[in-house]
Amino acid sequence: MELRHLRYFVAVAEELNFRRAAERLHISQPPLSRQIHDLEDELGTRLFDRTNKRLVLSSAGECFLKEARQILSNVQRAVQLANAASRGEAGQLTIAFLSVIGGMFLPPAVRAFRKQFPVVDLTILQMLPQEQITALMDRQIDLGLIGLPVTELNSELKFESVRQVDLMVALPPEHRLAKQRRLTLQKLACEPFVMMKRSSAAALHDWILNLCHEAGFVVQVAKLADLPESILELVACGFGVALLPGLFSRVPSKAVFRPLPRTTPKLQLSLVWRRDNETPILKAFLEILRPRLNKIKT
Amino acid sequence: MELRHLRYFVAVAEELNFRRAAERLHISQPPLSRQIHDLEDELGTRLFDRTNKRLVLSSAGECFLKEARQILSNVQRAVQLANAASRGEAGQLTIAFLSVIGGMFLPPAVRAFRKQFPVVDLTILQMLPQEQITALMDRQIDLGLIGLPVTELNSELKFESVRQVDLMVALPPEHRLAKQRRLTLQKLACEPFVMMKRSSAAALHDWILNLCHEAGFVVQVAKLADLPESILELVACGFGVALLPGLFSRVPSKAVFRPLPRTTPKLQLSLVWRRDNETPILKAFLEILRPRLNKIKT
DNA sequence: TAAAAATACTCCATAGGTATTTTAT
DNA sequence: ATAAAATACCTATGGAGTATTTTTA
Repeated sequence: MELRHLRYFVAVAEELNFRRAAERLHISQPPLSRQIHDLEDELGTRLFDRTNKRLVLSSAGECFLKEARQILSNVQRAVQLANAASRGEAGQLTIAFLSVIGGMFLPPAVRAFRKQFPVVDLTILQMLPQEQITALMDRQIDLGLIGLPVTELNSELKFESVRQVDLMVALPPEHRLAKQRRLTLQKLACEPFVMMKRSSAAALHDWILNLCHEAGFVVQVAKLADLPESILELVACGFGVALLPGLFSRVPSKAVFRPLPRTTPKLQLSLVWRRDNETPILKAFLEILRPRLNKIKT
Repeated sequence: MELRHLRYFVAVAEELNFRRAAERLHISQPPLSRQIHDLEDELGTRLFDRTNKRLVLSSAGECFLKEARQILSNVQRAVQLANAASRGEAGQLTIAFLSVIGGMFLPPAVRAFRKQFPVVDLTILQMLPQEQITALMDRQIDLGLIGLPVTELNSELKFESVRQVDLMVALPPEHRLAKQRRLTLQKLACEPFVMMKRSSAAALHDWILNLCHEAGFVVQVAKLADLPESILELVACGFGVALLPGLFSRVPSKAVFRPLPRTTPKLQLSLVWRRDNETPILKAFLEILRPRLNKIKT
């Protein structure tokens, strides 16, 4: 058996007419009849029921058609894969992102990437910033996307600030400050704060403490959360206020969001990858991702 | 591209030597070289790295080898499937069984069946007797295996008693009757019973009530369970005694099992299927299952 | 009878063989 | 120098074409 037999069989099965199928295949009808017969002989089974004028697939034919289609598409895929591999574009790419932030920024890039590199085995995970860092070092992921305020010094990892994201104040719905349209950091000086645990997002934790310190007060930590989403929940329940990327105002919750003055430092949305990871796949993904990050408005 | 190219490529990739691969393929070396070159030309990629004396696969070759192997095995599978279909042996078979009972009796038959009918898409589910009956009527399953005491009258379903299973008395570990090696039904007359809910196993439920009635007493129902395993749990916790197939004594639990006299009626292990289901697949499965059911000792 | 598929035959493209050269150690 | 792969060229199988017959609605 050869792929020719499968191609011819699929054509006949789809046309249910030898002459038309032969036309489609750019051959004449008799050799097509012959090839199908040869195939049937080799299988030891009729693939078509020719008892009536109208040609129909036998049950064996139905089965074989599904398989034949699968095989032919696998052949196409194999060619694609071999080509991708020769260009160094075959393999895996594992990306981790930080909940809502990634959820907003990744989808368009991922869609574009999958279109351009269909054979890359792409995995996307949610991870907290600290998890991302260790996963990168352990080579469990290839790229991280985190809300990191400063370019951390780490010789093995490369950080790239890709865009700024406004911070907003998240307040319990009945909070007295919720009445004001605009807030400043100073107004939060005596408020209890809900923050990420330092073990989950060290850089962000420190950055917020520092931000408040520069605003002239020391943060009173009321509660520590594991996940950004838990912060929202805790704020909504009145445990305290929080500083969160404005993006989170989109997440359904009872918490109220208020903007800060334009002069307030922004959060630097950052990409992180291993310096030694120079696969064309990662490079290509970054090139697709970068221009898209700034097009998305928060 | 033809399957020939794939077959030849796999041979060369496996031998990493054109001459030996050619021998294996029963052709001479030059045409093999040519075919591989043709394949490489068609793919637009070198599959082998020939720079060193030792032939090695290129990265594209590695990728393509995996796919080629897959394709060739799919072709084999397609042939098998078509043949099976022509004999009416392709398709699905869904079997439901009653927890421990099926767990003991099905595995050898399933193994034998899968060997003989590798292309049948076999699904095995756990269901309670009543669920099995409705699933059969709804054509969600093809075969049920239940512990059914009487051949129920149902024109659409066919029941077949395949073997008898001894009932045993399950007792709480500290129960006064647990001291006796052998028990009779009469001794249970004043004991609270744990039983299956009638909605889960109607026939079994009724049969036990009847059995006790014939032994001269009316069952005091202490608790009703959804699953046979729950009965064990409830007995172990001291809610009452239960009548269970001896098989359940194998399940790890604190409950104590005591035999009944040989004269006590046995539970009839039964197969159930739709009368109108005459696929060769079901027939074949039954023929594999039947002789194996009596070989298994409980 | 008219269409569609099968059969008979013919031809040539190409898979595969033989002889030889090139390449790499 | 030698073993392995590539190249050159030849042969012949079998895929595809043309003409025709058979089949069935």
